[in-house]
Amino acid sequence: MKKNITIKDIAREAGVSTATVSRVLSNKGYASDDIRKKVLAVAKQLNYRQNSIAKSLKMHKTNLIGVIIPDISNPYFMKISKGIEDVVQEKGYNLLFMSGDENPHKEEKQLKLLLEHRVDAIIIATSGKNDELISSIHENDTPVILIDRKLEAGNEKMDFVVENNFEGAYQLTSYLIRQKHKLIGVVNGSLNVSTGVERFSGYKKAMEDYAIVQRDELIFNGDFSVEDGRKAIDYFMGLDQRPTAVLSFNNTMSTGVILQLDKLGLTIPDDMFLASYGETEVAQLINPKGKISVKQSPYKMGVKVGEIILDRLVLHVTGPTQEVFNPQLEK
Amino acid sequence: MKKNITIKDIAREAGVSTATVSRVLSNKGYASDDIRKKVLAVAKQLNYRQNSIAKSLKMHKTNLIGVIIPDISNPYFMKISKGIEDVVQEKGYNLLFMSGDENPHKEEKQLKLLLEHRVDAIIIATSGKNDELISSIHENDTPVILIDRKLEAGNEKMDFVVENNFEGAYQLTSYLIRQKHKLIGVVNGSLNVSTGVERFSGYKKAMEDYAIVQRDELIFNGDFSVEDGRKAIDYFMGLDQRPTAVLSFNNTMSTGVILQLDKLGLTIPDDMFLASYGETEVAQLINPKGKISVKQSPYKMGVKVGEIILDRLVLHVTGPTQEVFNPQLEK
DNA sequence: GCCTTTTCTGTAATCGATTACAGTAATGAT
DNA sequence: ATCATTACTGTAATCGATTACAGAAAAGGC
Repeated sequence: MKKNITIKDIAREAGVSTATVSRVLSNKGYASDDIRKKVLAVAKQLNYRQNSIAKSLKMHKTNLIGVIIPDISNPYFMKISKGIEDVVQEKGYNLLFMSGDENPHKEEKQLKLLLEHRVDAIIIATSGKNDELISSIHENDTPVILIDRKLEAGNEKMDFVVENNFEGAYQLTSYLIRQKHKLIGVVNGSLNVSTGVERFSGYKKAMEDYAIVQRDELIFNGDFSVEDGRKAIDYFMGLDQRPTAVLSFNNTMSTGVILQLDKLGLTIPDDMFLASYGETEVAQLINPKGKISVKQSPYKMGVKVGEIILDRLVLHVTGPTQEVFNPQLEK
Repeated sequence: MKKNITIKDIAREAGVSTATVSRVLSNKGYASDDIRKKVLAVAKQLNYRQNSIAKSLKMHKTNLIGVIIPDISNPYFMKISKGIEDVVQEKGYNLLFMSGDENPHKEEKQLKLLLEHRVDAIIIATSGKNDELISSIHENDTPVILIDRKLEAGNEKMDFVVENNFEGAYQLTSYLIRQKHKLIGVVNGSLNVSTGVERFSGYKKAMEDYAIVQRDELIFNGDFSVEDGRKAIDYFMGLDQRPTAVLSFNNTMSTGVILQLDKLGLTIPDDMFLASYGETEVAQLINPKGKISVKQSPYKMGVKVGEIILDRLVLHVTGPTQEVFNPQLEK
């Protein structure tokens, strides 16, 4: 049966009080050299391992940061996570992950769970519909940092690290238009989240500015999944007037688009031009002449988030820090 | 400033003792209807949120499962993780992730950290060199489940969910040989981990059985990274006698192989045949005539791991559960 | 009606750390 | 030699839950 060593055991064995043991082990307060050595020796001999739970209870600090992302297998979010982890780990923080599956209801439960676990901060790429809860958590002193996706309302007081989605989509669309594409098939992302909404707005503005007719049948509403990228292609190919270019609003849907075009025996750029918000591995295999994409910097965004967290938790910076990454077109 | 509501607050407000509040909230022991209603009402009104930390300390149970995987951005491991999460979440467990970066030293620190956090169990795809620590943790009553990679020694007592790597590699190699490939370039994985070792053994056995000369210069030792897949191709292409087929021992290296072949303007199957342990998205774009691969089932493996964990933690099953997934060749 | 069993509730100890406080010893200043 | 610091150590309270135990009231059995 498991018998965990506690500072009480060390105290007994070393012939001192638990207060002294604690002082030695945490390197706070006074302790004579003799006792210090003795305590450390006993701790090592007994193979003592501190109990973070007890420490957390007393200190009101868990050194855990909750992370809620919609899709744990999307490389974009995992690169963000890696960036966060690399930064916060240095200061002894660890990440408690939850994947929300683009499901607001699940997300709500996870937020509450993280609060019960008393995480020191929460990082979330929200799936929407939890704005009030998120705001209230932030105001009740568990810092919340929004990543990639903002709230529908109430962003003023929040920390966030996002992209300028409007601008990115605007540039992508303008590029297509300047390349003389008139029939652009849009693979739209979820309109429940800010990235989806903003990218769609950027597209619409560009179409207006260049006075191109917007046709409803050229809009396919997806949910950021590979599968929906494939479905979009099936849909577009079934139209009487097929688009000459497809504009996909996130990396995973672009992957679906590319795979499905290939499956149908269609090629880029002969049969279709691809404009993609975000990059994917499969895109590296297609003809550069047939594509344009918005380059994203998920790792850097993660690093920035990590820095904001540390500012909050270690340096006790208070004001909202809001970081917007600018898009960069790339062939 | 944050003021967390405790059962003490509820007790005061409801005019009962904390014992009663605890009984009501955790649904254990007796409580009259009147008091039950009153307590629940007050809890709701005060927006009470239980403190898992305190609960964990008292109960010696955190409901957290530590997960150590070498690469958080490898879809293979993330699919495993998803499988695990889907199963254990049902029973109220959450995952505490750490990415070991294929670094045994980092992994050792993370194992110790997980112990300090008093996780209820640990799931690990080890990067090697920590066999003793891992065994001792398991024997000291924190269940450890090995995933994908076994230990060098001492597996008898452990739980694990792995693949039959030897068999998979043997089949891949035999296939290549039967297709008349004599010069096979091997992109080897890390020999610090069991998958690397076993796959390499499977290859060697097949070569022996078919009496094919094994040439050292056709072995490129990689570390399971995309980058090393690329390097392997560069290396093979620089040889006087280029291989006619490349045998890559994991998914990420295969991705590198495919991307680099493309970059160099080489095509599959004209310039090279590809045998891959594991599947990747980019492979879906290459000519099926030029490839063969071992299909893996990471999600299913994850589900199995989750079930083993629950057996241990909920049903208190003791004996080691060892699950070996059989490989399946697929074009 | 009397005894047993069940239901209900509170007191207080406990989990494993940290730390305010108090008391004592050693050191330094003049 | 005297007083002020500084160094050291232990006692006990505390964080927020759970629960053994005990005592009291209600319900059930005959």
